[in-house]
Amino acid sequence: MDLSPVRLDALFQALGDPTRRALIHRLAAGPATVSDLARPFDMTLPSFLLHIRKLEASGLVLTSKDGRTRTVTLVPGAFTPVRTWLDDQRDLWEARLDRLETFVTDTPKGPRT
Amino acid sequence: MDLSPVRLDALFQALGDPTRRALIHRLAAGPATVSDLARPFDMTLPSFLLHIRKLEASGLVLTSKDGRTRTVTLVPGAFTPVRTWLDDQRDLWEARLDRLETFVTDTPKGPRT
DNA sequence: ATAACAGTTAGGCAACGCCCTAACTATCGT
DNA sequence: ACGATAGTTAGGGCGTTGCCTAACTGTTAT
Repeated sequence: MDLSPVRLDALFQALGDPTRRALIHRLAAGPATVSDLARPFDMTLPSFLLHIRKLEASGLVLTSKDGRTRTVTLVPGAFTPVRTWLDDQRDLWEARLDRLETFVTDTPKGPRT
Repeated sequence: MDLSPVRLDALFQALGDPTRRALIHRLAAGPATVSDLARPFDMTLPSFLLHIRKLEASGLVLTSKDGRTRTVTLVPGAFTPVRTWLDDQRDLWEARLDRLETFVTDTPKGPRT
């Protein structure tokens, strides 16, 4: 799993936009063409395209063109780096809580060694 | 749990920067002052401050000033909205896979009802 | 062959992001 | 009181983001 800062930057930034999150949400139901995806959004196609491009650049989505239509597909495990990072932070936090707990428990009266 | 787009935007965008992620990582070990936090980074204080402000605005972090020092504290469950959104997407995806599976399994020969 | 269609490129614009320097305020230590 | 310290404000540079319109390419349907 790629946890390089660059990759995480791209992922988090790609997900930091409501249009793109809605797109991801939609794509969970299955692949679709650019125009079909664009229909619900109040936006011109060129603008919309940029969102697709950004999702593609982040690796969340794959696109392929056959004939004159481009089909966009969600990449299944694409946000596991995000999940992994989040889990790491939580683990760190909980490790700290454990340490605090140990401190409190093992120190009946006088702290400071 | 607040899952409003605005909140998620702020969270994802706050996490879409390596400096800020490093900051979160550091803060998991416990609260610290602005200068202490800034020390490892090759950046002027005013620039650094903006990162703190952005984290604060996203709700990931709380700050309080006593005397002339400002202390920054990680907000424990602050990225659960992010987790929740991620989980929702995964659930959606798996629901779809289940549907596909059912289709394949329940359709020995002739598809199309 | 020609019109409609799906997507793309080019160019422009306002807002924002991330960095800087310089100068300032408010506290703390002596 | 005075200098050092911690943080803040003001202002600017420069690239990026997110939107637009207009014009274009390539593909399909009649």
